[in-house]
Amino acid sequence: MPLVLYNTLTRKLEEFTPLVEGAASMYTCGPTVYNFFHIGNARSFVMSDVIRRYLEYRGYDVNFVMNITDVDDRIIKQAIDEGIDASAVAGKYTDAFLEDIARLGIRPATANPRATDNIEGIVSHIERLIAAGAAYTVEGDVYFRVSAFPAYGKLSGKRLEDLQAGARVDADSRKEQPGDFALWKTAKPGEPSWPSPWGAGRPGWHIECSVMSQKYLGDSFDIHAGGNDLIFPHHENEIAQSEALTHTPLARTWLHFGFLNIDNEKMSKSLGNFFTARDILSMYSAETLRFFYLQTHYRSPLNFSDDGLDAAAKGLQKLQGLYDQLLTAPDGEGIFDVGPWEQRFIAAVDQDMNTPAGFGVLFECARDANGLLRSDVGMTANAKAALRDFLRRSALGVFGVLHETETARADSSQIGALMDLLIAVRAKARADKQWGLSDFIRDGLKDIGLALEDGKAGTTWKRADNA
RNA sequence: GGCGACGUACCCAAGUGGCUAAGGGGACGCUCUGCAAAAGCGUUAUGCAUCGGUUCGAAUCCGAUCGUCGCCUCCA
Repeated sequence: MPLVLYNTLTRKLEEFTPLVEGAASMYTCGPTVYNFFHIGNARSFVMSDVIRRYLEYRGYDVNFVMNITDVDDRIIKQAIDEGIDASAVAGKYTDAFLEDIARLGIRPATANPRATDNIEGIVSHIERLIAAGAAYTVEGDVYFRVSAFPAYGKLSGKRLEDLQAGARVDADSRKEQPGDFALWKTAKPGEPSWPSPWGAGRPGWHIECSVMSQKYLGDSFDIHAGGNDLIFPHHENEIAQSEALTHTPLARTWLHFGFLNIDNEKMSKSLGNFFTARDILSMYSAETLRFFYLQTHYRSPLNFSDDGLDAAAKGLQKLQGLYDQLLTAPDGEGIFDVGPWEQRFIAAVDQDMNTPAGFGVLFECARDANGLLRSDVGMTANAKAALRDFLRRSALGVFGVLHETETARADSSQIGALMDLLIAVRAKARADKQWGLSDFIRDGLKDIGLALEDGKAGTTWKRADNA
């Protein structure tokens, strides 16, 4: 059973068959670094990360590129607002972006190319588009000539006539057609600029992705991902700019993520329902936020709420608790076969990255395992290790919702030995019905973040600070 | 106006033609326990917006209606 993905380009579920067997090339549109990114952006970044992780879990060697747009109108505007220059804004928020995705548990991309490091490539790409008749200059600006690319609209399903009918267009536009878009913009005084055959200026919004994806992944690659709102115009324009020269499909599979809403409305600064990922991460763990995202299918809209986050935090404790207890639970006799569970897990997630169904499998597995683990039979050392390994590769490795608590290995650390000793002392006290002493030990440990749990097969312990 | 998505229990959310409609949260009951915590078990949708249709059979396909939302303009 292969991985199946929904391709925006064909509007169908398709088997994932990479260009190169055993490898997968993937490009995700990264941030424009004009501010801290918000929890909607974070959803896209997390989803891209999980797709990348799952591809690796399924055995692909993944080349994952996420660009950083560090020159843009919004950056210039932010520079004016903050009273510093544009490059300082870009630098500040690029650093913040890298910090925040690390905090989100997003694995580093193979490359994070920046637009400003690729100006030469952009200029030469534009020159070639002009030479090919697919672009034209107007007073130092360069526009892409949409009419030169007959397939324009194939991704978004839009027709040029419709665009013209509905779009609000400058009456005195210097563009040949309303759908034409800027490849190069002349700099106004004080704006960041680079020399070009058309004068000092900066690249338009879409061109960098065409140039950088080609540079790092080639003319054609496997997966291009981004938020729903990038379908048009951004990705449509990327296709036009790239394929007008390469005449080969830019990306074979286009994935688009559903929006994150607040109170069922799109998040926006003007509505005041705007949250940065950074702010949310000060209140909830990255694991909780990731689980919250992954409980909804990536193409569906997701409504953001404190209740949802709280429920996610609570639910996660069950998986984390099992993961921890598999280390400290005493060895027993019970056999637990994780094989079928892993098969079900793969079958679920293979179906268009159905992460909610994947979690369904994981939680059912956890329920069964807990039942056995807490019974008087317990689980064998091998069974515990195999289950822990599965959870480490799935819930932790693919989804990134578990963490290795500092729970010291009971068999290899002083803390583990110390806990064993305390538990033994307490067991003695309990045997003598010295409840005051046994509770004193339990309460004291709880105060320093270590929870004792009495079970049929003995007492186990875990860090109580996981959430 | 053009294009598109969605409406499943108290909340969140899978399921897209055929076993008892996953899973998480919440609530209630129970088991275990010295107490607790954790965990497990049971109950919480004869029904999947509404009304028709296709079919031996539909939450799943088709049509209509109502409702919500997104894109077409910077936007993950």
